[in-house]
Amino acid sequence: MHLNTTSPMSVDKKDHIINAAMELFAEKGFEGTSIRDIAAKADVNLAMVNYYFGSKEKLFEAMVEQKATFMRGQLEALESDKELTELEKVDRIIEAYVDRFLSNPGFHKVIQQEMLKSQREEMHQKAINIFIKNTQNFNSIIEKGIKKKVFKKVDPPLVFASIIGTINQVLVSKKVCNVFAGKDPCYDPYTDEHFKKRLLTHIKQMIHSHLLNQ
Amino acid sequence: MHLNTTSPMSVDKKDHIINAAMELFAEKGFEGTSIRDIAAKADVNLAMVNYYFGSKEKLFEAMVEQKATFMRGQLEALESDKELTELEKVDRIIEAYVDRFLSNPGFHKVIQQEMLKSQREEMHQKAINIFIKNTQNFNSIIEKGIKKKVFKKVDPPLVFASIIGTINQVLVSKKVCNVFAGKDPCYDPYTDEHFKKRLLTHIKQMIHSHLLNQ
DNA sequence: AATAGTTAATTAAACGTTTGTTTAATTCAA
DNA sequence: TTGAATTAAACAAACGTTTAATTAACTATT
Repeated sequence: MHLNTTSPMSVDKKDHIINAAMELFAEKGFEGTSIRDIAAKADVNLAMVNYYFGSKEKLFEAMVEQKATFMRGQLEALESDKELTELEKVDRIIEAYVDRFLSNPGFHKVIQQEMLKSQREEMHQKAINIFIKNTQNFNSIIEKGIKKKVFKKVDPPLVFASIIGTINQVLVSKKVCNVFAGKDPCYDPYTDEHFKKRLLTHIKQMIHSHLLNQ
Repeated sequence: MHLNTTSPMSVDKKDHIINAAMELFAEKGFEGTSIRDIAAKADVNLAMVNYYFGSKEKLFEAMVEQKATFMRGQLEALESDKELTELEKVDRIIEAYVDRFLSNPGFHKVIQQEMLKSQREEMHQKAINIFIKNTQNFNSIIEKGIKKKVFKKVDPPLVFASIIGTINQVLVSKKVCNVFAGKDPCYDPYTDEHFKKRLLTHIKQMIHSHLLNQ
């Protein structure tokens, strides 16, 4: 049995398998992806996947763990920051989410599929809990702004749903994006800085006019 | 071989199988659902599924066909309506989508999963095309409003993405909704008129302040 | 109205694949 | 030489699908 060796070789290989798996999960879903698919894409022997991760499900969990830790913690810091106004905090949150989602479209497609379904109850609940925590975090910022009367009386969790929902909707299909960016269907809008800026501008303008009195 | 009999008995049974399949597809995804699952849920013999539909994939297509025709055509009529202002049309569109999505959460979860993945290329492309058509429809209304200077200069396809994205985000998880509606996790918010009204109010207010000068 | 004939509906069982996983043997590195 | 890494092969289970046999429902004929 393999016991978390620190050999750089095998760590690279594990990462390599995780990346191949993530791409396939995003493209074909968890059940739609076979271990043989993953092994072929990562160009390793079939048995190596179970050797390193124990099972397909544990590989999935390892992949979520690795990609999730990659982007944790930043948002919690924002909430207690005394230097920023509520509006600035909202802008930072929007920027952070747009940046993260567009930089890791595959991962967020996987998570979204996981939240839509309710297979793998443990994983599902974990994703839900992270989302609830983020929403509560956002809510308390909005509510402070409402108390200070710099924000209108809005529905905080639904405002958050609109921000995340807009980005997710863009992630749902590359092809749809390209139609409205005037690009060919194979183009990748997510790495296009111009497209990112366009999305950011839209969300900020929409949320600003929703939040602010004028 | 079965050849589209008009006997009411078998039509009922086909519908019954389709409904069971849709619920399972929404819950577990296409690949995560076996024909044996479907047969068990519909309480019919395993072989009946292939007898009626030919294959699992054709059952899926039949299900999409049936549920999609159920809600086609209404939006196209709106666009050419001369009696309504652009803002009224936008409101009608929002109402129509909220109503449809909340009335058929399972179906829209299935479609969303299908759009996220790119398995079953034909199905995927079909869903994309419908979405593109709806977006173009929406765009032309917004652009008329901009020309008439009743709307601000916004990004029409992204405004549409925000409307649909918000509703989808709500659909993503019943559990998350219930946390913010103060209900227990098993409650069904989608059939709750109060929750529907709340979602409708949020989207309308947000889109209004984004579109209108004041 | 009863019956024979025909087709559709339904069933349990089996088919060949593919699935995730394991084994046992081999190669490689320290 | 020892233990990890890697391999091809095999495993049982689950999968979508098909078969062949049986039951039910309908039609036409008497």
